[in-house]
Amino acid sequence: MTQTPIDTSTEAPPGTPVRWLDAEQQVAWRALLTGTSVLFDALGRDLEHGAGLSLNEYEVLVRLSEAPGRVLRMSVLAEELVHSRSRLTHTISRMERAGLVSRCSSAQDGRGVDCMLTDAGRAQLEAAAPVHVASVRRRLVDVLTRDQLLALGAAFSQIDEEVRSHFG
Amino acid sequence: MTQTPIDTSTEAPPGTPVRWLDAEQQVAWRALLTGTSVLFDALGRDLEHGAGLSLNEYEVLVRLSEAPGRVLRMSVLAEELVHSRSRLTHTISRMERAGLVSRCSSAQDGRGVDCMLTDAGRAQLEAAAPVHVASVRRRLVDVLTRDQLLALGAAFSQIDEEVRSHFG
DNA sequence: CCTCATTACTACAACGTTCAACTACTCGTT
DNA sequence: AACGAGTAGTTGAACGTTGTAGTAATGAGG
Repeated sequence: MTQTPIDTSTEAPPGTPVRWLDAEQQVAWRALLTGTSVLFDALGRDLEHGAGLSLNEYEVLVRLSEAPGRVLRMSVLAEELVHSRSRLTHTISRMERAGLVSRCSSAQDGRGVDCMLTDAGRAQLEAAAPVHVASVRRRLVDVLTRDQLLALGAAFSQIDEEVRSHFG
Repeated sequence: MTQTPIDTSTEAPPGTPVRWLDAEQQVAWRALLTGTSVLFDALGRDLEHGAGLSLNEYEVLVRLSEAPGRVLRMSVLAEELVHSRSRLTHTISRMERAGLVSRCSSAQDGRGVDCMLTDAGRAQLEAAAPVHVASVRRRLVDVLTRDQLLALGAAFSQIDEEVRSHFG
């Protein structure tokens, strides 16, 4: 577990010393890696079984419900969800087929497409919300102290900022 | 995605005692949600561009390199990586085709299959490791204080433990 | 030594995501 | 007004993951 996978002496290319992680750092990083995987698996299962929605679909509904007029441009939605345009198009196509959202080309900009939350979509969201909130509490919020949760949020905000500052 | 109506007990009539998240909790949860997404996207990109491996494949190589004799049973590997058996079979099939691992049926238990790291796989891992460690440092470890990182690890350990205690 | 249950893995089909075109529209130039 | 550059969104193929069977080896009870 704390054993270095590779003999560092044979590893480092000459002239480029690699700053390996020490034991504590490695344990923390592994816990993060498997912990996020386990957490999101559980949240996804809970939501899927309890409300017939994937986490992605749920997030789409939430963002639309928060938007003025329950309408958002596809590009804005994609950016908020950190999804590719293509991915969002496919997701929205499925959700439109299911009657949760509807699309129409933007009046202001002929290139753009507005995505709107339908009444059925809003109903689905309202049914799903308590299930999802309970799940997030059970798996995450109620497992940690308030300070732990806020520290987690702060840490990921820093990480997010750093990544975006270096790319996209 | 089925049209099956939600059980009415999960439907929230006005006044149902749902313990919603307060503003701070919600901000933290959202930061975690998008932060992990942004982080793993970046780590995956870095590794893919720098060493031609996906994060999953890298993790497979790491686990095998740490195992005695560089051999692990498929089921053990699947459990360590928190992947379904099916998913691991596909991943290993691709990696075997690429020459990174090899499979042979276990001598001890005729039902089992042993997965072994090949020399080529080890070479690939040794080439990828410095790239990946640098990436993890840049995106995560060096962005946080040591205490922040350890706190993150501790929090996810707790979450992991909670989830597993309630399910599989 | 059958048989039935269990364990371990694979095969196939359905689904979601990514990548690389492609269409349609807008805006700044000339 | 017409061109070209840039932006917005869609499409389809390829790829990876998941879920549902299905096969093969093992082990316990009759």
